[in-house]
Amino acid sequence: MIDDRMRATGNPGATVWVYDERRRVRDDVASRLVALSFVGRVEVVGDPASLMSRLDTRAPDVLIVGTQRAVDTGLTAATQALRAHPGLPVLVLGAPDDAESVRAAVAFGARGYLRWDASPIEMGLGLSRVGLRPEGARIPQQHSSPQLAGASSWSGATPLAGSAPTTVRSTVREAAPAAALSMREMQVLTGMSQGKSNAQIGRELYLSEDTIKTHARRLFRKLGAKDRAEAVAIGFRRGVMS
Amino acid sequence: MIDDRMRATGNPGATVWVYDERRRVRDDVASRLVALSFVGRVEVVGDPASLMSRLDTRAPDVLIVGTQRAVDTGLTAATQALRAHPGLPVLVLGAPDDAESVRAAVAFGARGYLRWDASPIEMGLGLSRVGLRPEGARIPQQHSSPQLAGASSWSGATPLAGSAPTTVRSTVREAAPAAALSMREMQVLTGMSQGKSNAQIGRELYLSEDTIKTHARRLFRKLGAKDRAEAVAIGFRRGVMS
DNA sequence: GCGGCCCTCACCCCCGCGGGTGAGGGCCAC
DNA sequence: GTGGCCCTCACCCGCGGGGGTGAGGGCCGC
Repeated sequence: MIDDRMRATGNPGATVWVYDERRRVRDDVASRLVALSFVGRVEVVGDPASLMSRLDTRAPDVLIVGTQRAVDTGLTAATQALRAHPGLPVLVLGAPDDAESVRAAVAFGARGYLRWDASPIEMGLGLSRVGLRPEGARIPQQHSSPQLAGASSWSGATPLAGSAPTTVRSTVREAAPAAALSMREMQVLTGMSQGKSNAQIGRELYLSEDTIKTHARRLFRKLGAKDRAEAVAIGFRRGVMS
Repeated sequence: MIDDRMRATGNPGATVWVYDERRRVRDDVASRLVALSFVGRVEVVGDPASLMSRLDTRAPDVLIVGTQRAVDTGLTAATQALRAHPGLPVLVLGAPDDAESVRAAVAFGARGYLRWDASPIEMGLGLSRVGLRPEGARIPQQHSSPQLAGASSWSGATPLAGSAPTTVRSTVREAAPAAALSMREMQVLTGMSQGKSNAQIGRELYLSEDTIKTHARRLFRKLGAKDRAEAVAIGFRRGVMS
């Protein structure tokens, strides 16, 4: 279960609150948010009372409020929160095609509308639209979302003039100047992404396990990866893996 | 260096030949091709003579021919190959904006044109257009390319009527019916993708290392992953990681 | 010709990963 | 209430991962 201790993460980053009366929804959304590098703490709130009492002592960088069609408790809670804290960035989370909630959300001061089925990357885009983004961020190219190509999962309110963007220290390590991987290194990296052991990769390529280890060490250095898991992640982020 | 032994991979899959006089180019392209699941063997050829002699004994599923602007040796080799083996699927590889080579390639019977800077995913798309694709493939959704959204790196020739698609047995393991990860599991998976050890993840979340291991085991089961490297890869392919 | 990179293999070492099992508590749906 | 899932922690065990180093051969660019 999600208790107070769960909210703590050692990472720096923005604090995001997820409000929804339905536990499944808020936990699911929260679990996708934690995959974002510039999100440090994710906290979940399930009832209006604790939302308001929490807001008395501290405020999140963003408050995400879940809505249900024909149920106005979510929007009511958001309205209350906004009344008490006018500058609070609020995102409304709802069904992909709930145009009514979109309109209602924007009308009463939410900064945008997010589909509940958004991937982490789309959520990141939504958060960036409310001024929250990694330090020194440029629009990612290699490392953007597949879904961004399709139907937008984002409906933005008017651009927020005058609100200074909250720049968050990124935990992303400085990327080396993109050394190209050799063919062998790509083969080894591909094998790693398929859960193969060094010995197994070696057998499939008719090579010694020690040779695979050598290629692995070199590709770790080139990519700046600590281990195979990070190497695979970097491969995907650079777009050289699929 | 790339010798005969390098061509062997234990994987089933299509055989792709890469022809280019420039070693850097052919090795670079080959290294990106090996990341594709349905590509089994990648062989590189550097001169016209060995290309033709190889074709006497066996043929690839696809031949990729690199071209240089104002240098026609590549196209000449491709023409020779096509003359000797009329049905051979040939893709021409060239500069992103080399319209002239595109026209020339299509004119003499190539099945398409591929930009030399294509990512593995784009190359896969190109290969799929010549009828080569993983068994049972549907157009990927979660697991498609960022680049596909941008300028197309593919210029196709006319649709190939009558040529039966070469279906390749996929090495992709059956995916479990997409069990959702809990928030803790996402946090652990995210930490893994950043090269963190279990102990380190535990410290950052104020949890015991044993607890992290437990979450890790469960997320491996849910994702059907053998180890953290494969788990990270599956996370990216499902679109839950960024 | 020399340096640089790639490919190959070997040996040593240590620690962390991954698996199994058990167990207690909490929340929630049925 | 009962079962199911989540979160937490502990102990045991074995093997594989990752780092270091050295070394030989080949191809290539300068």
